[in-house]
Amino acid sequence: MTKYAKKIREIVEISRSHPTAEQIFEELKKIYPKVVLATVYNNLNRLCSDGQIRRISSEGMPDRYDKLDRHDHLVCIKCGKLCDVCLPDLSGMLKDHAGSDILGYDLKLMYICDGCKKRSVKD
Amino acid sequence: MTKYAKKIREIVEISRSHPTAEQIFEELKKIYPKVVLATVYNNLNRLCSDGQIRRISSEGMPDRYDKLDRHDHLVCIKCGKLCDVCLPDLSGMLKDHAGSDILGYDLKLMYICDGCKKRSVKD
DNA sequence: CTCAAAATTAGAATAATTCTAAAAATATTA
DNA sequence: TAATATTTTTAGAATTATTCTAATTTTGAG
Repeated sequence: MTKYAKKIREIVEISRSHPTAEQIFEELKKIYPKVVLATVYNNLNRLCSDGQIRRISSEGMPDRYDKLDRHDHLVCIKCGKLCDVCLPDLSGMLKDHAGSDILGYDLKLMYICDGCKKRSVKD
Repeated sequence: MTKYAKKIREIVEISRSHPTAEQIFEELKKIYPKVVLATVYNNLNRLCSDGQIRRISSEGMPDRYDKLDRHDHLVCIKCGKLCDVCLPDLSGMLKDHAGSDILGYDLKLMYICDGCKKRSVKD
């Protein structure tokens, strides 16, 4: 693991905010001011395919990166805001229904976040 | 509903393959050869925000569009191939755990498709 | 029919990400 | 240690998906 890879992983691990490549880049620049965005993408891809971090995609916005520990996500259908939520592990149940070769799953719960609720009252 | 909107919706409804905007565009051109891609995007956006169709995003590939009827997806982690799978409705359970203001959910099961399984043996 | 509103068009613009080729860093081996 | 091979980084161009803009066309109401 190179210093960049290590630090990028650390940023993803520590962050509670599902950072985008761009945000990780900004963070990384604080420590290595000379790093370029392509390096961040390279390392994120490598970390993802090594299974060291997880990529989350949501419609219309850049991919986000997340730590591995099992948890699910709440997604605001208005603004796309993403929060963690921890639900019981469904793997067993899913394997029973869909076959034992299921490797994992990705569950997003849709809701409207407080900010957007307030905003829609005003409109 | 304009003729374009109607036909685009129909294409999405009929297709079993979760088409991308591009693929829908190709299909639509067979009937209306003069239509442009922007029209497809416009209509897809409108249909999505009217809740007439559903958008599915997966990492690193263009968004796909799908009919509304409740079902979940199998995603191949190697090639991104998407299939339908119908699992029991989890809404009740999810509301119990995460709160009654959950509006819906999006569940993807990860697996390795047959094509990719074969291919990885060869490598 | 007339006017306003909505939809479509062409093409430029933007945003996210990947690619390319060269340079730098790191590891391996003689 | 020197020489070589491998991996990583860099800069910037290229690509892809999507949106935006402004002009034009179509539709719908009165």
